[in-house]
Amino acid sequence: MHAALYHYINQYTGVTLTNPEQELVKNAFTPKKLRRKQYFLQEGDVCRYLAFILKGATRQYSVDEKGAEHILQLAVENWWIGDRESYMMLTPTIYNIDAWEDTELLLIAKADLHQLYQEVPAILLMARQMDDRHSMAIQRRVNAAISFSAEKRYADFAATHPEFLQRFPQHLIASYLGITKETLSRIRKQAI
Amino acid sequence: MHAALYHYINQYTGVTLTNPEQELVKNAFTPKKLRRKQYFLQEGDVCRYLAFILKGATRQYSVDEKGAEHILQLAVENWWIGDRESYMMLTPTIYNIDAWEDTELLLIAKADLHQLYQEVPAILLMARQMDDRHSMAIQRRVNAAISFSAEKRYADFAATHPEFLQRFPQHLIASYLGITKETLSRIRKQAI
DNA sequence: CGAAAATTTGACATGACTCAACTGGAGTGG
DNA sequence: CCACTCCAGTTGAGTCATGTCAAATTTTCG
Repeated sequence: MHAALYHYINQYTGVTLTNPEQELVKNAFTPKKLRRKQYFLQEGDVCRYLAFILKGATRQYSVDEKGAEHILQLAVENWWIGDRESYMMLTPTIYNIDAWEDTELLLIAKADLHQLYQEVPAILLMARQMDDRHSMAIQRRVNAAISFSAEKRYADFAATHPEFLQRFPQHLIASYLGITKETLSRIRKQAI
Repeated sequence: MHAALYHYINQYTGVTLTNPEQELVKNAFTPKKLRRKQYFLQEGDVCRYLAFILKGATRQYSVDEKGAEHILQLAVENWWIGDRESYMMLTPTIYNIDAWEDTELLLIAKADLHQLYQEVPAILLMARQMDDRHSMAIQRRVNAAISFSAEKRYADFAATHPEFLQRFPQHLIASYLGITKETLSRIRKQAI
């Protein structure tokens, strides 16, 4: 069950967990399954858990006053989900996270995570790596959002996340890019 | 000289550095002054230092193929600047950072920072807080970029960073918001 | 098969951009 | 103190990219 997580930790830190460490990690994380369309987090909730995706796909989005959804994150296996702001500050989130496919997660509460930081140094390392990678990726996204045309944003996305093109329908990708599904459809037609 | 940094550390971690710790921090950071318009970092450079702003104001921007500048960050006293991706991966940066006002910085190289993490636990704590805050702020910015109109992005910016309105000219703020200076001018006219 | 979801297409509206001209300071040097 | 330049900001006209709405078509899947 937790093997994918051990593997992930090894991959991003170079550290192989000892057996007692694996045990500690195993006890800190709770497995949870989500059916397609089921919420992991809803607007107004406090995000009490971060989750590691073992299997499946999720999306994180906000809903504007007109009811339109705007996708902030698409995530698949080996990605982490949750709203950090809500998780850390214990404030109600403005986002929704739900399962796009049937999904298996490993959940960890804040207190348990901080406990783990003490007990398993590799977790702290992993957290730093995650933050670093996340921060690099999101900076690129901001740059793309303010300086690229819709067409270029799509090209950039397709180059960086080719696997997502298979996994998520176009209207979600359009929303992720900040454009309408119609515009994306026309861009793709052109590009061929 | 370094007092502002000690104060910053205390503010964000609650930790007051001991005298020996202050000494370690002082030795790790190198003061540097920039004249207005002077570069801290240029496209193609490797970003060897992160810097804490003691005094002044800077901007970080990319330049597109048409020569247009797109502002990723505006920063003033007590902000950190640098390109994390380049700093961590030692790859050439795609951004420029220059001084908008005459600026005083404290620089720290990667190796020295990691050394400090070992010697002064409060620095590690501070780094985590910084990452957390940065990650929350930038997530909001992505959300704004993909789901708000130009007008709403400006309102949001003005509400979150009122001090920047005084400090930076409108065309920089427009660029930060991903709109042209003309559009911002018209938005402001309307809003009155 | 049939229903729901996803995608495409067309006509039209509009927000934002471009380009160019103009206005109004804030220096600067004679 | 004036003339000059530089820079920021404003304004207008025309254009373009993208959005909106509605309908048609294709794909997915129970």
